[in-house]
Amino acid sequence: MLKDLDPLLHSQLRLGIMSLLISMDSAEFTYLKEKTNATAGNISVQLDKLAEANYIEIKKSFRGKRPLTTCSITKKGIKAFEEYVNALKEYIGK
Amino acid sequence: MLKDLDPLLHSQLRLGIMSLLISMDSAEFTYLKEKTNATAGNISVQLDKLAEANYIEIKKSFRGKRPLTTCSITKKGIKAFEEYVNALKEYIGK
DNA sequence: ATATTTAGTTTATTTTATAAACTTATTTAT
DNA sequence: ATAAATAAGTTTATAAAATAAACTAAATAT
Repeated sequence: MLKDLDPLLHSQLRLGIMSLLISMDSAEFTYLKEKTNATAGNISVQLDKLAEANYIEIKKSFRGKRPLTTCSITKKGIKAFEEYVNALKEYIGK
Repeated sequence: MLKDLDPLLHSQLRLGIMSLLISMDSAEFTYLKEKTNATAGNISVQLDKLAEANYIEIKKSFRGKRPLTTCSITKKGIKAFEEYVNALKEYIGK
């Protein structure tokens, strides 16, 4: 029987965010926005969901006078991502 | 930049159906229902969507007196599945 | 001083997934 | 023979999700 896929990760945008974050220490809001090609609103919402689940950590600060949102993946996030990938492999073979 | 994921395939249930169909010649409605652990209604809807996109072919017949719905993946479906898997690999690494 | 840009958030809309209810015919039990 | 239960689905309604549009507030450029 096929494993369930974590619905939080089985979303193109959230998966994209996680995929970027897993390979870097941290990333800024605007960087994620550009790399995923999503709108700011969409990113904002999805980041909140990931943070709510403690898959990522969001730090709000300022760069000079402008707001700066920095995100990083948590241990829980890494684990969830890895489990998602494993489950997915049942679906896509290998 | 991350590739887009075919939204028709990026759905747990539809992906599960396609994953089953890609490795067999054809499968019956009830078989897919059991393997994916989905409700009949849900399966019915998702099969229709896949058929609408010509990713699968649905043949309705009878076994004895009872209706029998048999599904098989099409060439287009195989191609779409393969492309989906390739795009996905950008997200999950390797 | 006004307009534009930056960096977001909040709210609203659309789409999607899912389940519940229904249909039709067929067995099985009484 | 009749009623109840099961099979194999479909249709419709509900819930959840994704996405975009509208908005905010401050900073910079004209």
